[in-house]
Order: sequence, then structure tokens, then C-alpha cells
Amino acid sequence: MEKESTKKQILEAAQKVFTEVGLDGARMQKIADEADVNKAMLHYYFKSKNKLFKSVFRIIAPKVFPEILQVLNKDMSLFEKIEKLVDNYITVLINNNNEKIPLLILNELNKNPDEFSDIMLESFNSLDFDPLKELEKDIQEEVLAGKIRYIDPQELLINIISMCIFPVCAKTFLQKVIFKGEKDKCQQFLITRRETIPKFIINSIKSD
Amino acid sequence: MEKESTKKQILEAAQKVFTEVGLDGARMQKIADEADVNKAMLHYYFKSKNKLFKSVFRIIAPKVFPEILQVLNKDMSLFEKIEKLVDNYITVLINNNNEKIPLLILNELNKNPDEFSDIMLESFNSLDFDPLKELEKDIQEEVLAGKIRYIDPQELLINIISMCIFPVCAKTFLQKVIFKGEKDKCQQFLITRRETIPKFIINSIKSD
DNA sequence: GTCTATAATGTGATAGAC
DNA sequence: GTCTATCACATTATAGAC
Repeated sequence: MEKESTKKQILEAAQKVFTEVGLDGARMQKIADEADVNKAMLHYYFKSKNKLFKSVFRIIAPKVFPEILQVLNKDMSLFEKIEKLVDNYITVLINNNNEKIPLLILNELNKNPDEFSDIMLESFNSLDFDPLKELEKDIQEEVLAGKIRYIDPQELLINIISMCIFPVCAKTFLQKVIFKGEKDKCQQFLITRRETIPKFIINSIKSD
Repeated sequence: MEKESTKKQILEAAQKVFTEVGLDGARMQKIADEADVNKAMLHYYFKSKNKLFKSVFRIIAPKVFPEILQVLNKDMSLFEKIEKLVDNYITVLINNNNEKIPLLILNELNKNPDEFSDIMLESFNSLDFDPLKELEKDIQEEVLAGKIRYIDPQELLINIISMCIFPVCAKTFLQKVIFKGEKDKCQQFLITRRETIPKFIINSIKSD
């Protein structure tokens, strides 16, 4: 019988280290230290570094992608859905534990598509509805009601996600280059995006 | 006297390997093989792996950030500048040699801000004008002319960059999850963004 | 399940001949 | 400047006692 607490400690420590320095940069000893367990325990529970990473990946991947999209299946107007979707993203990504997750996922997906893109797809398919179909339906409705111009649902979704996620991935860059070292202003900017992003998007698609 | 061709071969091979697998994932032997030179040559010319990486970083960083912004200093209308800026980004990023550069930069900037953010800042400061000030001026003009609503220049610039760069970073993900494996459709989508992004932005800021 | 000790390997870096 | 040979070390992984 597994001791769940040890396993959980390892997974949490591993997530921390992997998000900080990536798969290649991570050291098993560092993870063991963070988890406050013996290094041999890592192999006892997860066999290898790669398998440990996969376990972490399976936990974090759905957080920043399909889970947040649940809101698109709710009983709301398109504009409300956009506001709530952005709100969810900013809330999740502002969290210190989560802000480095997107970059880690994009990276490992890029270096090893064969190994990881199926995991992403699985968690996407675990949704009990198709976000793009749902979005298309909402868009059609609002177009018919004369409230918005038509926009391709893929374009809309990708624009929303880009504007939510990219600035978080580029936080270090923004702080230094765009906000000239004023970290507070940068953080404030990211928080304010809860309002500015929906405004920017809705302005773009609403009928004149 | 240095033999320039060898040095150049190494830098090109290093860029290739580093963009593919990152700093930690890269192997000096692999770089030597790609450059078709002896591994000892890498140390002869660049002392260490870290210094080689820094040399590469100094070359690639300006490509995706300050160089492209030159267009903001041209004699064009705000709308024209937006169109040209997006066009430049898509052109550069569609190129196979460049598409993985943004992710590499964001990553190493994140893992080691102290070491790399100054390099980014230097290349930004090498511009002979301030892109944000210039953008602010253009925005003010168009607001006075009644052509657009006011938008914070930082917000505008970051939105543009987000929508140009993020989908390229997330290409593997988009291919698999959003475009269900249809790579051609995904590539077509990225190319079409030359037109859809400016349209999306201009629609958002123009006066009703 | 947990630990120590150690094997097995990979890898950045250098010395020294040419 | 270029090469071969090799060092020195870090790191994943495992064997085996408790």
C-alpha cells in the first residue's frame, strides 16, 4: 500500500522545481530536498525523472487549458462568457504557484510533441462539450441579433488566450523593458487586464 | 587572428541547437557536430557553454524585439504602423529559423533574469527613439482627430505583441488541440493573422 | 517504505601534440 | 587554429540492508 502523503509531497516539490527550471534543468536531488524525502523515494514512486515529469504534466496541463474553458458551457451571454473567461485566466495565472506553468507546458510540448501533445489532447477531450462549437453558436446568435460582427471562433479564442497568457509568460521582460524596472506597475498592469482585455475584445467585435 | 568562418559556423549551429532544446538541454558535442567542427573549438572560441549561449542570445534577442519596432518611428498613420508592425512580426516568426526564438528568450529570461534581462534592455535602448512615447503621440493625435478612443500605449503594444507571438509559441498545441491535427489549417491560420490581427485591433480602438 | 552506498553514464572542460 | 585524449565532476538510477 502506497503512502499517499509522501507521493503527494514529491509531486508538489516536483511541480515547483520543474516550473522553475524546466525538465532538463531540474535535479532529482533538489526535488527530494524540497519534498523533504530521500532521493531514492522518487524512483520508488515514479521509476524515473521522465515519468515523474509526466505525472506532474498531467496535473498542471488541464489547469491552464481545458478547465478554465468550462465557463463557455454556462448559461451566459457571449460578452459575459468573455468577461468570465478572462477573469478565470487572470485569477489562475496571477497566482505565484501557477504563473510559470504555461511556459513550462509550451516548452516541453515543443521539445517533445510526440510525448506530451496526446496528454493535452486527452484533457481537452475530457470536457463534456466542444468549446469551439459552443463559441460558434454564441457568435451566430449575437450576429443574428445584430450585436456583433462575425468572427471566427478559433480566432476569437486564440486572441483571448494570447492576451491572457502571453504577458504572464513575458513578465520578466515586461518588468525590465516596458515598465523600466517598476515591478509594482507591471503587476498592477497584469491585474488590471481583468477589465482591459474584455473591453478590448468586446470593442473589437461589437457592431458599430 | 580568429578564423571568422569557424566562429560563424559555431554560432549558427549553436542557435539551432539552443532554440531546439534550450540551454540546459543543449549538448556541446551536438553543436560541434552541427557546425562540423571539433568540440574543443567551441571552448577555444567561446570559453564555456554559458558564454556561447550569451553570444547567441545577443544575436537573436534583438530580432524579435527592438528591431521590429523600428516601424513605429516611420512617417505613417497609426493604423498603417499597426498593420506594418504585425506584418513584420508574422514575416519574421513564420520563418522556420525564427519560430522558436521567442520561447527560448522567454525561458532563459525567466530562469535567469539577472543574467539576461540587461542584454534585452541594452538592445531596446539601442533604438534611437522611444517606441512607447512615439505610440502615445500617435494615439493622442488620432484621439484629437476623433478617429479612435484613447488606449494606453503599453496596453496596445502588449496586445499586439501577444497576439503575434503567442500563437507561434503555442503552435504545437494549436495544431494538436485547436486544429485537431490539421497542420496545414493551423499554418494557414498563422499566415492569415497578417490581416486578421490588424483588423481585430483597429476595430477595437476606432471610434464608432 | 525508507535509507545508504554505489554503480553507470554523460558531459563540460582542459592539457598538450601538431 | 585544430585535433586527440582524458580529466573531473555531476547526476540518474539501482542494489541491498533495515
